[in-house]
Amino acid sequence: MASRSYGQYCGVTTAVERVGERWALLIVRDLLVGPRRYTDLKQGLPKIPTNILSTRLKELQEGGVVRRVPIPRCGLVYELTEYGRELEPIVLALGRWGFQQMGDPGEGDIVTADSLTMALRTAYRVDVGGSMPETTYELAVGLVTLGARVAGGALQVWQIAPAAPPVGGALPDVEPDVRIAAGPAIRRVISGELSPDDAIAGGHVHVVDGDPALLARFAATFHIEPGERAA
Amino acid sequence: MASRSYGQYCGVTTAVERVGERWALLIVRDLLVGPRRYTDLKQGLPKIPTNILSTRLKELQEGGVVRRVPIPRCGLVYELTEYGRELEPIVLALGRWGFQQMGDPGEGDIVTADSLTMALRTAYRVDVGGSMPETTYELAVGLVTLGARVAGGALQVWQIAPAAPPVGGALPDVEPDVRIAAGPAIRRVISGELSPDDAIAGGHVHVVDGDPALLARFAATFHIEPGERAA
DNA sequence: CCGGATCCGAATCGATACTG
DNA sequence: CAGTATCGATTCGGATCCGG
Repeated sequence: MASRSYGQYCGVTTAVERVGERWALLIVRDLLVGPRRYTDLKQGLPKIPTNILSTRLKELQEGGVVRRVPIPRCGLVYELTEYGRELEPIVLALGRWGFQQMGDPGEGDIVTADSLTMALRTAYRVDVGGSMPETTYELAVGLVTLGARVAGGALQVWQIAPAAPPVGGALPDVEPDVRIAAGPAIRRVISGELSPDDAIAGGHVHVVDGDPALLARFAATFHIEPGERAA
Repeated sequence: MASRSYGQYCGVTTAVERVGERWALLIVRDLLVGPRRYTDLKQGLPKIPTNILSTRLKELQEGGVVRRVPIPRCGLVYELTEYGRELEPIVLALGRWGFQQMGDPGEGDIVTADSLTMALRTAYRVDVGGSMPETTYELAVGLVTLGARVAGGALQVWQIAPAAPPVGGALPDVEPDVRIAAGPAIRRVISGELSPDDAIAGGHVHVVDGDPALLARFAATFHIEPGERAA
C-alpha cells in the first residue's frame, strides 16, 4: 500500500513519491484552477481510468495535497490543501518547460478548459500585462471558450464554455474587447513562431469581434520564449 | 514504444510525458550536479533496476533532455542538454516542496552525494548567503562528505567523499572554517524545528572542527521554511 | 570494471462493466 | 454522482548474463 519507495532520503525523492505517479500532477493541475468534483476531473482527464482517478485522489489525500470536502446537499468536491497549492509555481514552470517541446497535437489530443486555463496562466507575462491597458479577451480553442482579463498587472481567467464557476471572486460581466477563435496554431503565436498578422492571414486565428490589432497585444501578454529559465 | 499519451494538448502534459516516468526526475536531479557515467548513476540510485536506467536514459535522449557524450579513451558520460538544464529551478523547487514533508528516514533510505548536493542547493538562501562573511563548510552525513563555500552570494558545492570531480571550475583548496558531522537530524536543523544549540546538545550534530557558533550561520544560510511559495 | 541486454515474477495500469 | 470490480496488457523490479 505504501507507494514504492525510491530508497533515498531526499526532498526531491519525497516530492516525486507524493506527486510523481502517473496522472497525479495532471489532477493537481486541474485542481489549481479550482475545486472540482470527481466527475469534473474525469471529464477534464478523459483518458484516465476511473480506478486510477480514485486511487490517486486517495493517495493525494494521504500525502496532504488534496482534501475531500462535502458540500451540504450538493455532493462533494476535491480541493488542494495549502500545501498542495504550493505546487502552483512548479506546475506553471513545468507547463512552460513542456510548452517548448509541444509539437502539433497528436490525433485524439484534446484541449480541456482546465488545461487551457493553466496554459494561459503559464504564458502570462506579469511585466507585460502590467504595462498594458486593461483588456478583456475571449479565447475559443476547440470546444473550449475562456475569458481572460488583464488589469493592473493581474490576470483573471474564467471558463465560459463549458461553463464552470469562476475562481476568485465575481466574474467580470463585461464585453470582451476582442474575441479570438483559434486552432492549435495558437501555440505558435504564443511561442512567437507565428506572428499575429501571419496567423490571421493564414487563417489559423480568427478575430471574430473587436480590433484585430488586439491579437498582437494578446501575443505580447501571453508569450513563452524558448530557452527560458522559468521560475 | 511511444510513451503512453495522456491525450491532451497541454504544456504540463507534454512535460510529464518527458520527465514524469518513474525515476526520470531523479536521474535529472543527479545530472544537474554534473555529467555522470552510467555506473555513477547506478550507484547514486541504488534501487534502480539497470534496465529501467538504460530505458530512461534512452527516453530522456529522445526527449532532448539528456545527451550521451563519449569521452575519448575514457568511456562516456551522460549530461543534460541546455533544455534539460532548464529543469533546474523546477527540481530545486520540488526539492523544497518535498523537504517539508520528509519525516525521518525509512529503514534502508540512504543519502547519496548527489542528492545531498542538490539538497544544499535547494536549501540555500541567496539573500542570507550574500550578507554573510565568506564561509567554507564541510558537511558529513552518513558516508557522504561535501564541501560548501558561500562567497559573494554564490554557493559552490563539491563532493569530498565519495570523491567526484568538482563542478564549475577548480575546487577551492581551502581548509573549511567548520566541519560538521550530522545524522538525518540535520533536516530538522534546516527546517528550524531544531535549533543549532539543541542539535549539538542533543548529540544529533557534531562540530568536529572549528567554531561551533558557525553551525548557526549554517542554519541561517541553509534553511527551508514550511509553507513557502518557492520559485 | 564499464555499459548495458535478457529473462521472468510481481505490481501497476488501462478499459470496461457494474453498483450504492 | 461517485466510485468498485474485474481482468488482460504493460511496466517495473530483481537477478543474471554478456561483450568490450
